[in-house]
Amino acid sequence: MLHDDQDAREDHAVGGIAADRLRSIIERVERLEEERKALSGDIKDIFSEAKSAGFDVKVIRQIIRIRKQEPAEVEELETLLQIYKRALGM
Amino acid sequence: MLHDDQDAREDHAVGGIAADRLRSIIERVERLEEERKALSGDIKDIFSEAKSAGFDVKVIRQIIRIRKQEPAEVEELETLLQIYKRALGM
Amino acid sequence: MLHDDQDAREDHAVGGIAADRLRSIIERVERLEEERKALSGDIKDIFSEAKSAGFDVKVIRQIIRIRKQEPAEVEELETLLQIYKRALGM
Amino acid sequence: MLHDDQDAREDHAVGGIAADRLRSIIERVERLEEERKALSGDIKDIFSEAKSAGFDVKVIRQIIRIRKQEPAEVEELETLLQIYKRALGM
DNA sequence: CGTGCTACAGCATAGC
DNA sequence: GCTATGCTGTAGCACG
Repeated sequence: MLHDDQDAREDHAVGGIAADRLRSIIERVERLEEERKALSGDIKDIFSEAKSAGFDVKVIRQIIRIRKQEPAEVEELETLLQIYKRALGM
Repeated sequence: MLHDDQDAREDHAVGGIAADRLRSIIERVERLEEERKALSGDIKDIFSEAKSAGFDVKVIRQIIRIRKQEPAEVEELETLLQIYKRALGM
Repeated sequence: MLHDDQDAREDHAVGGIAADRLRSIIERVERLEEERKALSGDIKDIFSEAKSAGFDVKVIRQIIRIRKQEPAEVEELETLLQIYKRALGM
Repeated sequence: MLHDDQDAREDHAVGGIAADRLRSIIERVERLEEERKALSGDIKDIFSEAKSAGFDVKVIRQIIRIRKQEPAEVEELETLLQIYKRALGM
């Protein structure tokens, strides 16, 4: 029967190759997310250690943030330079 | 001299052990954040692959979310949702 | 000189009409963004009120989301979710 | 009966007062979200106008972003000053 | 039309 | 327990 054949093909697509593919995708993502979570845990541990050593965690976070932003700021300045050049028709 | 010793100790605290400790903390965190960012990139790549293979990424995300939750929790939210819907005549 | 004329015209463009136009654009956008931010604050306040009244904010958000979507769309995503779940034997 | 009374009160809570409260919350949020969306539309219109006038929208966005960040940067510098004072035991 | 990017909102967590 | 903050996910927008 056509209808059954369609179902069979669809089921196959779902239960066979594509399902394997889907499962693979999901499991790989879940694995990577676990690793990512583990790294977050490691980071958290370091901050705990820092706190125990008497550092101000909030301030350390800010330093890290600033260190990250600096390259961006360089780029921003560069862009602003371009803006002004453009405004001057250079 | 005591004063010099104090200065030495203070300088030491800033330029030596504590400063080194601080630097170590910051660099380790930065390193871990980089790794974490790399993992996020990997995850993104898998979703791109999934999309190319014809899967609906949003739905896959939803499945991963569900798999992460406790079944009881899912049930509870669902129940509450039904209650609210009823209250609104939906 | 042609070059001076160009400079003159360009300077005018920067210091005169175009610059004013640019300033106007920026200030109008900033004003609208402020208003938008204020509305976000109002929304947040309502959710705080809801929480205080014993409602589950997350569920309320979900209801609002559902009400925004086309019923057909909801159905479609749900169907796809079921297909994927079946494929995974969930 | 106490049990019935409880049920009555609970039912009332769902179908009566609380339901009204819930509906009110939802409708107010939806209204505010609409207004917010309208503002986003207005902003978009201004950018369209800017583009038509020959401005580079991306650059304008960046200028707005920078104008927003500047106060934050002042605060960051202040915080850094505190950090260094702290590092020096002042 | 699709794809990548930016920016915004929601969620979770950690600190007070 | 609530508030504040940072991270993640989603959605809208610009570009090819």
